[in-house]
Amino acid sequence: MKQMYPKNGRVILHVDMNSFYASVEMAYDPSLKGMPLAIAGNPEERRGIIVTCSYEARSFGVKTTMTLWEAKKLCPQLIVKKPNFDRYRAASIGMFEILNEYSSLVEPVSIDEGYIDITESFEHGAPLEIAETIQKQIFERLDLPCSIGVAPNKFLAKMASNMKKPMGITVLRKRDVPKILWPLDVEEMHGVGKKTGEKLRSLEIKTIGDLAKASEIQLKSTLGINGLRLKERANGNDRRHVDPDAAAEFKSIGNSTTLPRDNSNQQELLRVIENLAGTVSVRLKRKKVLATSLSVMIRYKDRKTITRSKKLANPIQKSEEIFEAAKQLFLKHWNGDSIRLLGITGMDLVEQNEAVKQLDLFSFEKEAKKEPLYKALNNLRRKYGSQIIESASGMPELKKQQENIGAETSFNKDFLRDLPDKKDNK
DNA sequence: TCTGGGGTCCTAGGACCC
DNA sequence: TCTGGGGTCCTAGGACCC
Repeated sequence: MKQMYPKNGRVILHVDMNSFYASVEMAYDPSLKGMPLAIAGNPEERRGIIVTCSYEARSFGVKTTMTLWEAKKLCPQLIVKKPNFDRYRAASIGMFEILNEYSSLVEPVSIDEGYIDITESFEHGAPLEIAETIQKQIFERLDLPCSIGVAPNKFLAKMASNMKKPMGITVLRKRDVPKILWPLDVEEMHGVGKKTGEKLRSLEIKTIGDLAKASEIQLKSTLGINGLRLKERANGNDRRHVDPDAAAEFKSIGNSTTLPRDNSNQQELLRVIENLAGTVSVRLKRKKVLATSLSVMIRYKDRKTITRSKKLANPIQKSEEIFEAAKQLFLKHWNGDSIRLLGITGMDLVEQNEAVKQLDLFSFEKEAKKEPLYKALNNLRRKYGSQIIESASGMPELKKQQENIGAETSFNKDFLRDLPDKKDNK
């Protein structure tokens, strides 16, 4: 079969599940098919918002992030279900298993979408045929609809998958970019949100085509390096690879909650933080990682939100440790006002096995740097150079310093050798 | 009765070292 | 002796996405 794409180019699919949570519920309970269905967090409480909804619900004007009461006003017969993440995870695994049958280069982006590089998958057919087969397989085996974009890079594949829903397949070639992409509003672009959209409009950039031709100097001064990247994408260029390991490791693990009512009672707030710490701890343990930084998020009743973080002396995982660190951060930065939402997040994660090894070195070095003796020693080095450590003539003075500050710490030679050597560098 | 909860990536400024 | 400037770490927070 003749190859459809140039040898050096890539062929990338973006597979995007259609109204995923709602579709999974319908696959699980077919009597829901054809009904206006919405998935909402905590349907009974004030914080209930629509997470996903079926196309039938959308036809009433129901949209993601709408509050439940707004949605019910638009569609009184709306069926509302709580999210059932175990179900969604199982369906997600099923979907990625299918993708893996067509290429080993599969990069999950989220629970319901992923990229697949099929450049080398010609034994399964031409790109469009592969896309059709994958869509069919997902539908037949899992009873779930998806849309697929076929393109020479990730950005174009992502834009393409978004163009026909549900159950669409869209091919977007580089040469189609001026005709297909450029007429679209600039906000339609992946990576352009509300703020960036506003900034671009202030530069008279209204469409993706305007962005593709915009002045780089202007873009850089208003959007920084991101402005240049967006212009590249608008021209259909994107060099990012499909990386199967990209999402393999979590970079942070957090838990947050909107309180049942705005609250300024310290005891109650600390109890909430204790609960959040417990959840984060369980999830860290499940992933076999420890956190070396912790951040606390506070949203006040006027929705003003602050986050405050701290690098920790030791990696932590235990519930009590997380609570203790979070409590300190919280009490230090809370201004006493009524709070709407609290969250804590463990960051800079390290593997459990690694952490045990690192613990000693990490904490020793960190603590050592705070030691008066370390500082004294470093001052001596500045004065005399590194030889002082080993030399007999240096010892009395070091001893004296040690007595002056009442330090009991004793250094071993290996550690001293690792001290920064000022003399060599200056 | 306005607006959840899970993330990632990037920037910028200050501290500190060299 | 004075001073500049690069590199890196830490913290805060903005923007975006699903």
